[in-house]
Amino acid sequence: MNTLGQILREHRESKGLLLRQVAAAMEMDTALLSKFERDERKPNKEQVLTFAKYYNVNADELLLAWLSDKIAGEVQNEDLAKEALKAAEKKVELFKRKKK
Amino acid sequence: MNTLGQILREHRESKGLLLRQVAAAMEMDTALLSKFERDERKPNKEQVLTFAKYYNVNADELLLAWLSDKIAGEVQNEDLAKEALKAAEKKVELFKRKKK
DNA sequence: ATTTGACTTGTCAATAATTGTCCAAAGTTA
DNA sequence: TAACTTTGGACAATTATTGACAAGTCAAAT
Repeated sequence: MNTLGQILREHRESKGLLLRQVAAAMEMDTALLSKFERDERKPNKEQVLTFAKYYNVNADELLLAWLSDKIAGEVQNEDLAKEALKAAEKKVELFKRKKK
Repeated sequence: MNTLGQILREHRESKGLLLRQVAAAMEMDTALLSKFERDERKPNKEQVLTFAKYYNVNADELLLAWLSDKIAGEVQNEDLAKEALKAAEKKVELFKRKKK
């Protein structure tokens, strides 16, 4: 269960690439990439997809990490975190049905 | 499994109060309150607590609805919604341990 | 048919939150 | 030490959210 940042860093290091190289290829600032890898900034969905292409990995792997990071970050300091997540699941489910 | 808006409306109606009465008591615009009850705008945490006091209900009931609404809204259009929520649970759990 | 009262809708400015950039500092390696 | 990689922090830019106001709908009453 890793954060998106951890995953991105693993992929980069496994290929022996430098931040500056990846950053150049993805047309972003090196410092920003560094922050992404340390989960200090969150990329947007589009950027996540670009990472997936660049590292040649399944987009869902990255998107799942990205989305769950966002959710976890949002509830992290809440006492009701766990219950709220359960309730959210039900709401998502309910809403999906309504849409049909 | 109701939204915060639905809950707020139920409480107001059960007391036979008008939007403008509640809005006045809570020092907010009637239109804004209307939006809260229809889940068009999300109140902040403080406002939720104020609602709890005003309607004399358990704050957790409202906070849970509020938080789960926020989460559900965030993942609603994502294919990976369900998986992401599960993953977020684990992440919250992991992170809690790390803090200790 | 007009008025009244309750609620809703749309728009806009203000505010807040997040993101991206730049540069300096810190850490690494040779 | 020198060259290079990575990180931190401050600030600008962008994006999202909020609240206020005016105008609108609808139903019931007159």
